Amino acid sequence: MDRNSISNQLIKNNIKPSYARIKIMEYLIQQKNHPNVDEIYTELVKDIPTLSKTTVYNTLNLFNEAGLIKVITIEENEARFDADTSEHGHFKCENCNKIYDFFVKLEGIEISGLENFKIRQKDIFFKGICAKCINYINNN
Amino acid sequence: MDRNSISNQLIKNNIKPSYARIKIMEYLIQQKNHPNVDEIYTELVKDIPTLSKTTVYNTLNLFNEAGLIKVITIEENEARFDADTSEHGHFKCENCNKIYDFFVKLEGIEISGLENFKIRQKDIFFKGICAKCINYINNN
DNA sequence: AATAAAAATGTAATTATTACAAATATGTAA
DNA sequence: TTACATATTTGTAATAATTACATTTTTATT
Ligand SMILES: [Mn+2]
Ligand SMILES: [Mn+2]
Ligand SMILES: [Zn+2]
Ligand SMILES: [Zn+2]
Repeated sequence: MDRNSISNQLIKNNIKPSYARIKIMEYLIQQKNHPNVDEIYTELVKDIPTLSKTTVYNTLNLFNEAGLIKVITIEENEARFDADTSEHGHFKCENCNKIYDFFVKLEGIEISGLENFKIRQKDIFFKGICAKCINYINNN
Repeated sequence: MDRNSISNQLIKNNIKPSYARIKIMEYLIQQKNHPNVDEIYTELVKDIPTLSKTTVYNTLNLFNEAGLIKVITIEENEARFDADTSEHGHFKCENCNKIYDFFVKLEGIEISGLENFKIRQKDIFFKGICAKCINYINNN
């Protein structure tokens, strides 16, 4: 997705496509690594020396309320962000702390207890040890 | 579950059953409302005037590491705690902020992308509006 | 160019959590 | 019981993520 289509996507959601907003969205789309606020700020401030962390927070909240991104609360201390709003789960490796995407089909999942509830958002968070770390641990 | 069986459960997990620990576990078992640290502290300090919040944090971390409780990170700002470690999902009403349990059968769920991963914990967090709030909103 | 509105900035405040050292309680051996 | 070692609890300070808010800068419109 290029600058122009990001811009159009923002306009479609009644968000004015300022430079900072486009850059933040662009970063989220390019980086699939579910960055936290500090990572987004530290990376983008290289390009935008005047960027402030508050702007990052404001922008992410704006995007979230518009449904353009998802907030991942898999960790207790900090929020992570994802421009991929399609249905998928997140796995956090407790060894290397990396967050992986995985495919999950929620359609047809058996649940009960939420009759007459309006479900707006579904989050699937798994934790454990990733294959890379298992491999590394086994060979050391 | 009475004091004695709580005590035994702690001993079984190599946790010395101190008064504070038993009371905190007892509170978590009785209250099914997924309290945060402040709620636990505020309620228990009535019975234990010398209780400190640090003890609540220490104890909850101890319980969590032993697998006796689950930490619910459905909210961005604060952790909530659940003594029910059986498989179930959590729903947060964005109107009344209450957290509901719901039944979910994860067995047979279709996932891919975690081949050779060791999954230790599975969390299902849904968000939306609960039936009570929908009803209230409709009648007002 | 003048003006108004929106966006970004910088700083301070808030709040959840952790670190850590001191105090207290507990259990055991003499 | 007393002395001692160990575990637990406490209180305070530090850390760190997030938000509040007033000020400055940018943008769009007349
Ligand atoms: Mn993702
Ligand atoms: Mn629960
Ligand atoms: Zn790993
Ligand atoms: Zn509700």
